[in-house]
Amino acid sequence: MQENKNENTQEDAGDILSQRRRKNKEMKAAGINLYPNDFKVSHGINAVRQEIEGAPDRMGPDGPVFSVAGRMMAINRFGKSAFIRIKDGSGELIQAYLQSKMLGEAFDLFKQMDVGDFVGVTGTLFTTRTGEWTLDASTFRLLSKATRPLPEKYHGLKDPEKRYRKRYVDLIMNPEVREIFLRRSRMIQAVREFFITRGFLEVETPMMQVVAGGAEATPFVTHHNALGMDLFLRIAPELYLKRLVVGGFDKVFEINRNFRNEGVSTRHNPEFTMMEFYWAYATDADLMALSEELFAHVAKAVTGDVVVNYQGHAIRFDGIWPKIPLLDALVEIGGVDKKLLDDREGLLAFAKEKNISVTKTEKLGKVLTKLFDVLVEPKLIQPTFITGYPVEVSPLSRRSDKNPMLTERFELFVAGREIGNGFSELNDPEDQRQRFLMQVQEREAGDAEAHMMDEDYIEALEYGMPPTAGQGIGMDRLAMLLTDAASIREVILFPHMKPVSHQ
RNA sequence: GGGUCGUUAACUCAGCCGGUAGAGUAUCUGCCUUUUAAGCAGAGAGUCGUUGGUUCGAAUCCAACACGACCCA
Repeated sequence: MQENKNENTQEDAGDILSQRRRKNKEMKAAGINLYPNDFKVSHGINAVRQEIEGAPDRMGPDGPVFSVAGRMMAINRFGKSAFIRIKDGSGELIQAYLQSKMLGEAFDLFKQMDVGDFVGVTGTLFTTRTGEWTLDASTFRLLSKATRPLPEKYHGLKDPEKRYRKRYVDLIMNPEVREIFLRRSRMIQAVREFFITRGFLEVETPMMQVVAGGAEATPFVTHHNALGMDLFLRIAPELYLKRLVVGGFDKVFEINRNFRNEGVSTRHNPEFTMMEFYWAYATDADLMALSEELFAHVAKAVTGDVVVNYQGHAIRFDGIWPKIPLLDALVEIGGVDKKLLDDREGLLAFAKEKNISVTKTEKLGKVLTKLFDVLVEPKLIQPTFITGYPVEVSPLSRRSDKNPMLTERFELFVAGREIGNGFSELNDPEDQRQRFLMQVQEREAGDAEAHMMDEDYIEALEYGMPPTAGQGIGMDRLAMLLTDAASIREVILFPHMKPVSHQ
């Protein structure tokens, strides 16, 4: 008895995938088209819902006929009849009632269908005993056969690894995931709308660059075969966007991918989406004012409110936000002794005491910002501008006329993390050359993230760049805020995953 | 790079003082024309992440590795 069973198991390969493949083969052999494309849809399921809402009294056997198509998400079979639930691209579901006596042969076909198959149903509407609007199917068609089964309907797909690797299954099974990406799309649209309305030109600049500049980060290297040269994937579009300002486009912006060769975490993905804009005849102060408007606009467009709940914090994007000089923030929020601010040795000792890793060779400005990252940044929950960054850490920013050690630069912090960085642009080519040289020195001293010399960019500045202010905003981090996502992977459709070897 | 936790059926999870694997859903067979995680009866399904070690015997103990989650740098 038991031996027989084992033999059967071997032959049958009793797993669902094998069963389905066998069944598909049999249906094809019987002349059934598993992938027809001639079904005509009359209404999206959301449109059916609207029709019902608009005139529920008109619905019934003599009422309008609907042809809907979508994925079968559930089947309740009763022998000679069945209820099915169909979901389409609108994300909405509708129930249909299939009866053997009504459908004849089509009902026999239906008996072979599985949850996950795409189907088309035509019929009028009725309500069930429990009052649910249901299509009374006069025709039933298979539109596309699913060979693999969907995850279980109640618990769905939970395993984060599987959710990211098989995002399409995640999107089928988890409506809240779908909602995140709808919001992200609305967010990008709102940002684009905001800048285009204000006369900014949307542009695309190179992602493959000979010199990767515009940020302090390690680039990815790629190779061009025909040209026989290595190229860098861009770490920022900044230097190209400013070349466009030189070229006469006074207001430009770009929303696109940057690539940084660093670790992955809940806040870092090797490729991420950045928005940068440049605005001639404006200053850092103008940028801050525009940011306040922008964030309120986008928050409203995406969530319907200027107050956004993020990980238990009610974050207010309306109104005017605090602007705190970096040094004041270090003293008032970070608890750094005011007397230490220009005492590099004292700060190094203080950092050591606080267990903050700083290398001995780092310049005062860098030590200050490292202390800031640990002591102040996590405490900035409500939108806050930190202003007055030291020249050493701001190689592309215009010097402050009042204090040449500082720049007209700010960073924007929300929910304890950096979300934007903006400044009046350095347009003095001589000063820019000196700044690059300083960076090159640091690079030679072992800082792999320091800037490389970009002669072509300096040449562009030598043609004259109008006084300009520019800003970058991390779109993924903004999406996290607007979708209450704790990890950046939740707002990136296909976050980077290492390949699995045994599978 | 370091730490903690995880990886068992298609999915969600039990099993982990070592004795050769289990539930629910899904699947298959039979019954069922108003279900809402439908119901009833029966059945099949697993390289227990990978490799090695300890042992008479490993999903279980140990080690290394892979992948992932979270925290730290």
